[in-house]
Amino acid sequence: MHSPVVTRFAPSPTGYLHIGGARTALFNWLYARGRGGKFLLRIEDTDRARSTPEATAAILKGLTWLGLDWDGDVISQFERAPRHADVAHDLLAKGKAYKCFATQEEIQTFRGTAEAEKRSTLYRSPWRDADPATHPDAPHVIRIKAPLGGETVIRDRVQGDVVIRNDQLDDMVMLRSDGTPVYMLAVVVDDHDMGVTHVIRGDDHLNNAARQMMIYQAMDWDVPVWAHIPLIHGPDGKKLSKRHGALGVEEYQAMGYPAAGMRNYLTRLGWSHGDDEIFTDAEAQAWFDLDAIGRAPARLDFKKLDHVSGQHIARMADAALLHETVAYLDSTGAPALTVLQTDRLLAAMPNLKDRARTFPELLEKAHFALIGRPVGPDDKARELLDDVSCRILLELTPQLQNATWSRQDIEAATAQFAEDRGMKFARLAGPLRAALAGRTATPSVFDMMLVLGRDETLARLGDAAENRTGGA
RNA sequence: GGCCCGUUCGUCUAUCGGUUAGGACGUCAGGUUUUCAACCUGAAAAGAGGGGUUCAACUCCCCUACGGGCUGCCA
Repeated sequence: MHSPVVTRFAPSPTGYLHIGGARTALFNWLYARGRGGKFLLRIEDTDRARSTPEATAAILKGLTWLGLDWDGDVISQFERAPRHADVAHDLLAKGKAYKCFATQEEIQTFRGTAEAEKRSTLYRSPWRDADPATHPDAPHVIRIKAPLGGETVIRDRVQGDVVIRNDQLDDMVMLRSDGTPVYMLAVVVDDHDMGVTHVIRGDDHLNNAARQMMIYQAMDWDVPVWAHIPLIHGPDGKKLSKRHGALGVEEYQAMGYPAAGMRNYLTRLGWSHGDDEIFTDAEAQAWFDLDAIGRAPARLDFKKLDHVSGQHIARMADAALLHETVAYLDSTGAPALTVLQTDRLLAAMPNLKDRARTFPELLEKAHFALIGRPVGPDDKARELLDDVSCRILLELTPQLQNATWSRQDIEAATAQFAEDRGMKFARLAGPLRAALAGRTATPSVFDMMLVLGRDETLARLGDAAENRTGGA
């Protein structure tokens, strides 16, 4: 029997939730949720100069929007500093660490000459084996005693076994001379104390794993399962940076991608399960596994994101889609919808959801359902409402008046009307669309009529005709 | 400089020694059509380079090239 899975996401609160970080969080979430485990959240706020509460709030907000719920309280790494220091002193007492009195200037000088002479820059402290009786009464750091020979094997579920010779490891600093812990110590202690069983993080930490293992081993703690995943790159294959735009998840929210689509796209980026492309959360959780994660960095592809997003919008239940669409609208600062607008939007959902890949696209096509009279056609729609067309609409109105307002009946009446005049239905569709929606890209004219109802439909047709004849 | 990781169609990927190297997005050409989208059919499109190992290599090993990471009293 395996111990229950515990994963964690541990961002530094120095800005928004980065898209790459979001994917790391997603992988941790999927792995834990798929195995009935826990997904914890820890904020690595030990860098007091760069950490801000606003950034923490932005990260939590981003995770929440993405639908990645975490278990338990959010842990602050900074608040655990005393515990980290305890571990360092514990190691000191056990003889597995030592006080180093070398000054930073000394070390810098050493590294400078080492570099100039093209020798290894790993610093070997002379204090490692110094007699405590000879220790000066001076500021010092606490360094761990790195293993002197042999090698460390990082058993990584993504990268495979990575072997690092121990002579590549130095006696790293655990506690600074001001008594504060360094990151390397803090992560290990926190992960251990939080019971983290699987560390899934960016592969920029791969080499650090060997360093961190020194602490696990010195404390005789279980080493977690490692999974170092490649970072996401921009469309050009370069590391993601500001010039790629859209770095924070809130930007994707603002662009109108549904969270479910983002999850699917991000999951599929660098991970695969056969030929499956579009899947539900339940499927993703059931299928997700560390071994299937690719080892090469994947590039962001907005075209594919659009597609995946559109597939999810098309598959969402009408009520849920309405809810998300309204939430999106709210996030743009638009005024709240009226009851009538909401009703019409919901009624139109079946006709809207497979024509849109993002919420803005959906809303654009839902324009007819959200406006009142007069519709105020845009330029392209106005062109379709010429004199001849308006006259035709005027003549069509009585035919529609008598229809039972079922799709079949409206369609039949319109077809009959067209046939009587010897015109193609396509001749009618344009003006009809323009009169009803004031736009040229909309759902089917019949579907719009059904959503609007007889009175509103006839009124809009009348408006268009009247406007034209009246103005002329 | 030292150490570590990576490299299959434009992009995301499948393949876990033997396949006409498969799928998806995108692209192109058709079809459907009431605009937009969706949908259907088809096409073009890939193993970084060089050595090995093997009857057989995308797959295993080595070298090179290119890309990335680590090498802090940053995280």
